[in-house]
Parts: sequence; structure tokens; C-alpha cells
Amino acid sequence: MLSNKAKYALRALGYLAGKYPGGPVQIAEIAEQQKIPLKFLETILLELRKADILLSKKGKGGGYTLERDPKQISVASVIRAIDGPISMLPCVSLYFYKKCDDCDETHCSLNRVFTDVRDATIKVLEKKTVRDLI
Amino acid sequence: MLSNKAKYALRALGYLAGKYPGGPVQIAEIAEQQKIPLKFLETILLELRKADILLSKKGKGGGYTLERDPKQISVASVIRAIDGPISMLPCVSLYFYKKCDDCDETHCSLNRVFTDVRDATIKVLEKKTVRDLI
DNA sequence: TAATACTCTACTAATTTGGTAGGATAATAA
DNA sequence: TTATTATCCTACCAAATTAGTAGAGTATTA
Repeated sequence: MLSNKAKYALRALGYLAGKYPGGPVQIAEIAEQQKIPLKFLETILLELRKADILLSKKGKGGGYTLERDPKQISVASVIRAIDGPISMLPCVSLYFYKKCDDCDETHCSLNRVFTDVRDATIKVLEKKTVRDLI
Repeated sequence: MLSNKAKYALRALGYLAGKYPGGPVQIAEIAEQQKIPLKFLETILLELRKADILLSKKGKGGGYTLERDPKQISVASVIRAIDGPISMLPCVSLYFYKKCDDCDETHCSLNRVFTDVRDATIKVLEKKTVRDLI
């Protein structure tokens, strides 16, 4: 399951995609329009900026904009930035790999099964973009 | 991510599949062979029995056996029994559906995206069985 | 009737989730 | 230069979930 945080992130990005290209949009506007708690959204957008998904501008007339065209931002990258791994097991994760301590991966049947699951899931999530969230 | 509990469940079922068909296998044997905490495994196997995945027999010579042929037990059904939903959003879940309170599903873009993700993931998980976990 | 092995309820500690508070910093404009 | 705007950042907190453990109860068999 996606966390609430990731859901908010995707909703916020969909909103920004709807305004792309265009000037900076303020957190407060996104929070109000998408009904997301303002302070929570602050921390979320900050993370998305650190993940090179958003650009920010401070001061009057400031706000957030997408770092690039909505079609170039995959849903997979957003989930990874907020929730971390997409895979169902650490030992099959591409971006958050972690060795199992109690199995040999070349022979582990769980590893084999969940590698296939990962491939199927990620194939869809890499193809879907923020453009699809408008 | 799968919970530890689900991982243990799958490992235990893989072990039982390796002995199928055959007499009852005791919790203690599974726990030792698969290095799963005994008392934790007790609660897990109980849940799998209640989900009609395992049969149990009490008393001397008792233990657990698969309820049916390993090929007839999907990995999807095991995950659902232990962790619950496989989908990434409650509003696209087939077995654990829950309405979003803040979006109209027929028009919600998140719903559309994660329905496709669900279909891809579940297609694999329904095809994989406990037989693949031996 | 004693031993075996699952059953069940309840409890606990650690981690994660879903936020909030409040001040710091940077940009703009009067 | 100073007020205003809006993001940045650290720290905190409560509730929920996860990962187990404890211990007594029940059914089966020999």
C-alpha cells in the first residue's frame, strides 16, 4: 500500500502538471485545492525538490514548479522518492537493494518469484507519468 | 513491501510443499528448519489454517499439511491472508476495497493509474503458486 | 491418564506513519 | 533598509502497525 504521504505527493504533482508550464505555484494553493494538510505538504514538496522532481523559488511570487515536463516524470520515481522501494522484498529491489541474511539469492525461490512480480509492477509504474495524474 | 510475517508464511508453505503429499509436519520442525521464531510461526500457521490454506491435526503425530496441491495455492492468496491487500490503493483493491473519501473514482486519475498497476502485479501473483516456493 | 501438539487471548517493545510547531533563510519590493 | 512573502529545516509528538512473547486451554493418541 502507498502511504498517505505518497498519495498526497502524487495528487500535488498532478495539480502542478495541470498548470505546466507556468509560473510557480504556492504550497498554500496546492494544499487548499487538493485538501492536503499545509504543514505536511511542506515537508512532502521539500522531499520532491531534493529528489529533483520539483524546483522551488523563495520569496514573493515564489512557489513550486515541476523540474521538467510532466511526461518525463515517472510515477515510479515519485513513489521511490517518498515511500522508498517498490519491490515486495529488499533483496529484489533495484534502487533499495538489501541482502537477505537468511537465504542464498541465486537459489532462493522467494527471490525468483518476487523478481518477476517486481518486473511486472515496475514496467507499468515506469511508463505512467505525472502527465497521467492531471 | 511484504511484512516479515508474510515472508515467514511463504517460507513455511514452501517447506510444506516440498513434503507434499505426506503426513503432518510439526510447527517445531518448520520453525527449526526455516529459522522462524516458534511462537510467531504458531500464530502464522493458525491464520493460514483459518484462510483454508492449511489443515491441522492435534495431538501426537499431529501437525500441519497443505489443504490442497501446492499448484492450487497461489502466492496472491497467501499474501492476502497474511498482509491483506496487494493493491497500492484501497480504492482499487479487489478483495479489500475501500472507497476514497476525497475523490470520485470514475474520474480519479490515481484510481486509473493504480488499477493498471494492480492488474499487472496480480496477474503474476495469481500465477505463482506455493509449488514455485519449494 | 499422561504426553503431545495445536489453539487462543492477551500483552509488550520497537518501528513507522501521519502529522505539527516554530524559527531560519532567501527573495522581492516599497 | 526594512517589511513582507514564501520556502527551508530541525525537532517533536500521538497513533497505528509490526514483530514478536507468555501462558493457559483443548483435542488427540497411545
